[in-house]
Amino acid sequence: MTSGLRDRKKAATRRALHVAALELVAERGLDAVSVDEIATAADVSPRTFFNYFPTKDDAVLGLDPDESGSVAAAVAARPGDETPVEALRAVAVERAAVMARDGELWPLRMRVVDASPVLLAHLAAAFGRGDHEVAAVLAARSGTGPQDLYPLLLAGVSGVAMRTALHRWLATDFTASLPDLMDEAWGVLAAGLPAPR
Amino acid sequence: MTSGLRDRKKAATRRALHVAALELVAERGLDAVSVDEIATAADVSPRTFFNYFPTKDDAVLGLDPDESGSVAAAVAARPGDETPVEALRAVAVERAAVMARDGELWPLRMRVVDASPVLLAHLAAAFGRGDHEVAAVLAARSGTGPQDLYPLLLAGVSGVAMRTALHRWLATDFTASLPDLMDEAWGVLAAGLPAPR
DNA sequence: CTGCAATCTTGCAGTCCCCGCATTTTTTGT
DNA sequence: ACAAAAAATGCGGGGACTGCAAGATTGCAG
Repeated sequence: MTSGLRDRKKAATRRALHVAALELVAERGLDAVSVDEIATAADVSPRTFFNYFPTKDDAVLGLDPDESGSVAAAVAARPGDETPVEALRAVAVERAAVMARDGELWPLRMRVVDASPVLLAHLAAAFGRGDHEVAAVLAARSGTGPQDLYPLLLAGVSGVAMRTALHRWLATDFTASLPDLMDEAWGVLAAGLPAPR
Repeated sequence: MTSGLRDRKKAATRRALHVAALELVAERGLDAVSVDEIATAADVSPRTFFNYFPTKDDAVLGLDPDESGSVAAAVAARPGDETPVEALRAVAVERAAVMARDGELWPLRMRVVDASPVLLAHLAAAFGRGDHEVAAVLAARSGTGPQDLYPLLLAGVSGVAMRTALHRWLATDFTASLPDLMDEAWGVLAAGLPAPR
């Protein structure tokens, strides 16, 4: 279904643009790299770049556009006897495992993103993009409305856990286990943020 | 000291630009308003616009640049026998009270921001901008390092509480009490996000 | 394998954001 | 009133992004 020559080429071009953007920006910084250079490095015309990514920043982040939806789906698929926190925590740890398994891509992404406040903001926004869907799923699970406090707060908090875990992963130069860092963060959250020591 | 004619004029111009940006964007949407129009509406040259705001988006948000620092200072000024959560919660509620007292400004801001994903991301980023300072203060209070899990998580969570409270304030068409919404959010956080009901 | 339709790529022209630099105007301290 | 400091302005330019229309590729039916 998804494996026509057309689709494979599209995926390859998309990835080539993302990798080119990532590596160029890693070397020179975001502002010193132009869209034209990225396009040239990926062997497409500058105009084609915008057929794949709406902005230069998006190409650098290179996030899968339907990933946010899949998070909501993953939460919905958790057994119904789990509390919302348990379900969200399990999904987050699983997601962390996938990201850590991805080889050098996420580490490189994190290094690049961490060096630019703009990209940092965009990444955080990307994690928050699916929040409404996640909140809706949580609302369904806990029997509350999607505009209620609990689902909104929980969806937002899960984004913070993700960002914090990633930040600390970077701080350890990616020697730590990302799933462990994620689980640790959720542990503190589930305990009500008690003062350490 | 701070009350020369010069400084008053600067503040007035800044506010004029912000209000002009806010009202124009509220009417027509972010993309349909140019910097030139905002500058004209505020009676300054287009070039001068950029002496006050680095980007068009910043003019629409119109956030006080030294507010983020003052949050960290407010946390540092809380009595030392409070737990970090208590201190942060108190500061957040106090901040909410100030924002709610500001008349129509924050409601208008929220309406405009909520209509644009880009602005939403920028606002979230702005709330997160002071996170590092807050995390540093918290680290000092709790005797941990600024790269440790606890201060990072707590600083991030406080941003989520702010965003969630603002979102729900908007959802009630600003009839609810923002400080109450803020306190409610922190109550759930401090309790470890228990499933409601 | 050939023609046709759908899709993708590309070039072109244009708008607008944002910046550095030099010049002019306004404010301040004396 | 005058010189120094600071702000406003004008000009020129690089680069992101878009709509449009033409050209190239791919999928499919015969």
